[in-house]
Amino acid sequence: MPVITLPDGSQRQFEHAVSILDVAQDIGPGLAKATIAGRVNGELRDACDLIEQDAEISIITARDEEGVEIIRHSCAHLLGHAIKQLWPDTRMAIGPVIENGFYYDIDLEHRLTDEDMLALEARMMELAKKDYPVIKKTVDWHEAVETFKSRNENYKLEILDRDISRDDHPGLYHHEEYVDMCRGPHVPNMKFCHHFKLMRISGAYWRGDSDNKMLQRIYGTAWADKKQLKAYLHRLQEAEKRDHRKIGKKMDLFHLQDEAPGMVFWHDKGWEIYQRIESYMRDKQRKYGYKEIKTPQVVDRTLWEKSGHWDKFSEQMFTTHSENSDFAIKPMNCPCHVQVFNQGLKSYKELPLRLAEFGSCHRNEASGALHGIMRVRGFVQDDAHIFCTEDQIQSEVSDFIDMLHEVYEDFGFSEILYKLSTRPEERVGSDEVWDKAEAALAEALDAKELKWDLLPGEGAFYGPKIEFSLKDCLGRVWQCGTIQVDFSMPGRLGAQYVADNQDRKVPVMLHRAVLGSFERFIGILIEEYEGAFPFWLAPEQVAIMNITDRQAEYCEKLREKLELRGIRAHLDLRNEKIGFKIREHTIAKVPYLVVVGDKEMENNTVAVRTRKGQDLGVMSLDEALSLFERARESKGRIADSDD
RNA sequence: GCUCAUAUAGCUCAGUCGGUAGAGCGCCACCUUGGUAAGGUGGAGGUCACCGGUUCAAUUCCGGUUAUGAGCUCCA
Repeated sequence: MPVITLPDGSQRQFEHAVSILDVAQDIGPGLAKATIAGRVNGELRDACDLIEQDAEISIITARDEEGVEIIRHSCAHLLGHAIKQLWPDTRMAIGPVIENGFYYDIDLEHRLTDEDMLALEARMMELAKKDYPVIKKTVDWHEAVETFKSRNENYKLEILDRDISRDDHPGLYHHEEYVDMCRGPHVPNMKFCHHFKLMRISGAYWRGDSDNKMLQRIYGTAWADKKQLKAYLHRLQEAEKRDHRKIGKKMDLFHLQDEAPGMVFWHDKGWEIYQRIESYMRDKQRKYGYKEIKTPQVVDRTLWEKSGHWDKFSEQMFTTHSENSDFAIKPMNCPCHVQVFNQGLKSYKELPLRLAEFGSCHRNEASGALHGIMRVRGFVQDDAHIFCTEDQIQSEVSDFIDMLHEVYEDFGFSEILYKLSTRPEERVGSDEVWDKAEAALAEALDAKELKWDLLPGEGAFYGPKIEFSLKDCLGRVWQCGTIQVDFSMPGRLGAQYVADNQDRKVPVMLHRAVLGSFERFIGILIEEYEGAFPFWLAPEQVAIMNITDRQAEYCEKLREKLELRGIRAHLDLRNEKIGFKIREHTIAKVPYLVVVGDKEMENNTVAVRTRKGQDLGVMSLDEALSLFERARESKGRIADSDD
């Protein structure tokens, strides 16, 4: 006699065990029709699952985020249903839900082509339109094994063998003749799965291990209704326009070419942006007590052996040779920074010592890992190493996070992902030190009330780390900032300081970067701003254009005055109509367009317009200057920026 | 590195079922001096990524290389 409590607090009593669907039916036939699954005492359950005891339940429909996820999950099954009809020797691996959709990893000798994908999608649609019911059967472990043995599903068998306990009762979902195993829940009927699209195909290793066989992974997207699906596809199209590779080319910021894969050729406009960011970071670092240094590009192999990098990363280092020595082009700056620290005996009074470098590094990344200017082989980090005592870790981390927040806010980033990676299996340093360092990092995050994800075992071998990540236009996550504790390298490279009791001690080293690499950060910025850089970063801040030749000289004088105030103003005196010039500079996303005709020249004024098409009217030069200076001052901050 | 796809003018792309190629934009010249998102006319520009093979003939078909794209693996 279960008593069911609904989210609004109302209760319903039943004579016997009921399913979620029964409860929905009891509330109303409309709700029953829309029921996808339910939440029973907080746990997601299938609509057909029986409830024997008193419970709090809520009904899940396509209007709930969970409902859409269930639809996506069932679409993966639908894919299985269809693909086994078209290619019966397909073996199904795993088919999980991902952001905006789902994928299914399959093992199939035949390489699926684009035409195959269309055929597959058509068959899926045909099957879904039958609105067939999905039937769930809970079986014991042995029955599940028998089921998949008879179907030659060796990946399902491996999952049963390795991941599912013998006394467990897996759920088997029957999609007509197709059977899939899943924790669920799933839709009760395929009528919910009409709005999907197969997106792409790629390779993926079985169990994510590059030693395993590579399977074919089919990605799809699925939504509750046609409108949502259309909106999503439209969003993707819009996102493509923000792609930093497209904008970088169109706005003439940089290029890449075959002869230097993964290395950026910065053009004058891109380099202008780069330099503005560098000089901004230089000021910021000075304010936070860093000393800027510069260390060599090419360093003898023996140093990398001492630091431990040669063992782990020699394959990814570019090397060179001279006379009797092997050299590596530096893949990171830390060993060099320790060399600077080691010059002269240091006292505890000098700690924390913060050494910063805009360090140019090269890493021979796997060719398939390269991506525009986000993942490259030659890059510059806003790198720094803080030499400190164990007791200073937390306050240094805390100060660093403040600095990072200040910087990210100036660039207008509001969505930062925080991750804390803790001790991996293979590591150096005692558990006691790890405990302390991990706690210091966690406390620094908690003290600022930041929401962070724990990545157990993902730390570097030498210490735990915090990663600060940003998203690109397609929602892909890129690590930018980081702070890492290092217990290993200072000792390996002989760093010491004299403590207050005259003892020699090894300092702790914190590796940290705010932007990460300039290349990646600028890539993210391009996508964030869609190329419309805020005034302080815009390579060309003001375009000055004349109506006729008569104002040419006046325009030139204007430009000089703006340049004197540090504003990057460019002249456009071409023999073109004003509409044409305005169009060009608007497309080039120049923040302010200044137009000068006879009227302005006579009254010693300018007519100002924004790249967004807003006419700010005619004003004096002083007014225009203060407008520009205010725009420069607001940087990229969201609240006071007019973009 | 792995799987799949792609590579044609400065850019975006079309095209040739094998007979050395075309559009739009951009660029250059001339006309036009025009007040807030495209004025007109004319012109230049391509070893069809690279190396081989098949063929009378390859930009097109086949193989390889390089690079790029999507994803997987990796990311000190």
